[in-house]
Amino acid sequence: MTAAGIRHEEMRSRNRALVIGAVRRSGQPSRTEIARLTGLSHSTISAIAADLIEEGVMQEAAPQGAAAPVRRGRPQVAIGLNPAAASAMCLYLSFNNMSAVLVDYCGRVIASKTRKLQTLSIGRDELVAATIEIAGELAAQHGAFMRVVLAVQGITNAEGTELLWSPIVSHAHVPFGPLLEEAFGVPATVQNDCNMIAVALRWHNPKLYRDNFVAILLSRGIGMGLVLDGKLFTGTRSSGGEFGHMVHRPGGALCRCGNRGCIEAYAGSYAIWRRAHGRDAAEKPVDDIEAEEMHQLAELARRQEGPARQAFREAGEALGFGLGNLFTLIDPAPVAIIGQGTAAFDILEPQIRRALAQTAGGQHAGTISFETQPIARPFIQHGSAMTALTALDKDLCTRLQSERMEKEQVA
Amino acid sequence: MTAAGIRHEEMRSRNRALVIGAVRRSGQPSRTEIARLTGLSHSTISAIAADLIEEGVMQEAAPQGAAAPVRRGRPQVAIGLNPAAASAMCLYLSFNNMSAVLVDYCGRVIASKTRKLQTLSIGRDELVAATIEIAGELAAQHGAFMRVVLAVQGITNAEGTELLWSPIVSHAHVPFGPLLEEAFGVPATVQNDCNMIAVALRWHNPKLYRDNFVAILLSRGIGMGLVLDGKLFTGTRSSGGEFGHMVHRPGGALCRCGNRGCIEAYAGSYAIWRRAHGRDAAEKPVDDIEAEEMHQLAELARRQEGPARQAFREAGEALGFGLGNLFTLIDPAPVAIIGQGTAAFDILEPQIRRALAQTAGGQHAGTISFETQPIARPFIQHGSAMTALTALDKDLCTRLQSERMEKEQVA
DNA sequence: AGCTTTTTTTCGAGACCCGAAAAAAAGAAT
DNA sequence: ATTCTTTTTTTCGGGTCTCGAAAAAAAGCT
Repeated sequence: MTAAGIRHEEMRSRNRALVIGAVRRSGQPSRTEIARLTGLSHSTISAIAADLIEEGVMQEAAPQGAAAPVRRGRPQVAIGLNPAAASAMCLYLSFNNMSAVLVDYCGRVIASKTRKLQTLSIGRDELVAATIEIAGELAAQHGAFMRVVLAVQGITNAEGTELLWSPIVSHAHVPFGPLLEEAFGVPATVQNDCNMIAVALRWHNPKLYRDNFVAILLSRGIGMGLVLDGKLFTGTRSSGGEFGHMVHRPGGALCRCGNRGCIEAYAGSYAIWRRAHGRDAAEKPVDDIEAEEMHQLAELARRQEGPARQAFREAGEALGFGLGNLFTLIDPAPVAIIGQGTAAFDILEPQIRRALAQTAGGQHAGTISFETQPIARPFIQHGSAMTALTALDKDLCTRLQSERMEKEQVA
Repeated sequence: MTAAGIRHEEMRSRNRALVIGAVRRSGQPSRTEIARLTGLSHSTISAIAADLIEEGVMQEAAPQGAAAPVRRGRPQVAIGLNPAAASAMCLYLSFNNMSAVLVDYCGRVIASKTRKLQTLSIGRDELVAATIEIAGELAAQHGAFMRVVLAVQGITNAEGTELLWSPIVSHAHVPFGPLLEEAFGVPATVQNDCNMIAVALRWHNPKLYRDNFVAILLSRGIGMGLVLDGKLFTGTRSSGGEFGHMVHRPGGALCRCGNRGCIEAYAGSYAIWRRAHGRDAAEKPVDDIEAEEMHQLAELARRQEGPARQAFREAGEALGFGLGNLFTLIDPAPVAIIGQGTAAFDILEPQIRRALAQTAGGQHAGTISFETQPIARPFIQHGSAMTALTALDKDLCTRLQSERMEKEQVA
């Protein structure tokens, strides 16, 4: 019930954040441009920009001959983020694979590294050790970092300190956050991979994916990242939005999670494979399916009627009813479909739309846009980077500001 | 992408709002108490309180002998909202009924009025005319009002200007907002009844219903009001959260909305009645069922196995899977069940919990709290009143502040 | 070289918050 | 009855921030 009043420092702090945000979004704006974007006066922008430049967060960019239109008047001075202001480590734990990407403050990749590891069989401590090791190696070779984000296929807690559960790791409640913070002495969070995809889409195509949209990851499982009102939607306790485990058919097909009838138990690749091969819907999901095999099933489904086509039909239906239920709660929004599963999207889409049209939320099924992206990894990495960097923006905003105030007190 | 910078006026404006909010929530706090609640300094509170008292928004309350503990020191001066500062008209359109309640700025009822009307058969213009008439009559007798909220069982647009669709009205897209604004010259919004219930619960029991909870209305249809992160959840375009029309069984029982398998088509009173009487699930829902008849069905279900018991079993199951799916998206939260349907909640609850336990979102089904309230109307009216009054708080905050500034300019 | 145009900085004014001190308003102690 | 103690509220001075207007800077145009 206690709400915080706004003090003076906070006003400056927020306006600083606003300026950094404007620069991050628009690349290399001039001070005038920033004033327009933020609605603050030129004098204020001038003052804040001077501070931030002195602090090394931003810098005046070299005038780019091409971009500057030849006009009268004093030329605008482009301002960009200082790539050396900070850097972030983006880790991504996927099935049997760990990757690390080091990015500078502008989001450009400095270096990256990948390593195989048996995610399902590896011990808890070895998993943590391997994570710390790969980040440590990259840092030793290419310089330290000020923040870590670990993206994982799985559920985290809402605070991003713990991996609560993951289909690709046989351990629950792994407190990656504190462990990484201890190892590197910098803030660290664990994030759901689909949430990172959603963040990335927002930077990637802000025109389409702006305030409200859905990102669905189709692979072995079904994941979702949801942006509502311009904010990443999370559960009250967990990373939330476990779309794939909404129940499509009560008592239906067996899901990896142990429950029955989940959307994933119809639309996950293992579920399509199981159905296409005429296996029992209650059969335990097989562990790993080659992408090539899924391609062949899709090809078969395209060619002729039969169990393969029926499998994809049921997958599309499950996704369609699921989206319809989601839209019943939040109203329709643009949908991005990402991942391997998009290879068969031509078969899925008609079924999705047909199912959507049978739900209250999908009344206008025709107007809903679907866009597909087969490769998820770059989105996950970009999303992790932007998550880390926007957090760094705030860190720099407040930390450097308080340093500045102390310095002035001495003087 | 354009975010507003914080200027000085806004800082004051927000802090004023914070003070009003603190007073509204805690009844009659002293200035010291307000400082504690808002985190602002005593000097600031003193200044803001002086302003607001001079403007007539708040007033120093008469010292209440009972409440004041005898202590040393200068006694605290209780500050309360000035009941005469504003007033609001709360309308509620339910099946065959329209009610109007006039409340003062403290939320106390000044007067109320009820009228029968045939909501399903009445013409569009007559409906609007009847709405304006009842509000006008009450105002003529008991004084004008500064804001209107019309609560309706149905879907509104996100802005609250239009009733998009309602099961109790045979007209779609009724722009109540502009029409009422034109008639009375004050701001008017249309709100979903369940959302109003959720707002009311938050004021009613802030301990349990604080940042995250679900309010489910069980009557002819199934409605939901959802609070996430302390904010009323709405769709991106509509009032949203149409829980009752999430699909429970694809292709299943016929729903009032025309689709098949909706939760409502199993758990709405008409659905229970239909199932208990052995009617076909595809049969068109009957229009109206007496409460007494539902009581008898529940009694029958309690007594013996048979279609009545099966009907309630399936209703509970539909609600349980629906809640499970919701929790899969947002994580578990306290649930309040409101309305006539709670009369049979003793039969429904075990089924709800059983179904919940079969979903990913309901893993900890045992820990989820259910609370029932049979009568919805007082909650809807209280929620409407608080919605209108908190909107008025903001109106007064900004309007009076700008008047004050103009006056000072003249002087 | 001077004029025009546009961007950026500087400067003074105004608004607001805060901490400290003062004032106010009690009860308790002498 | 007067003085002391305690607590609340107001007042005052200082500091920070934003803003508008004016000045300065840095071009192109004539």
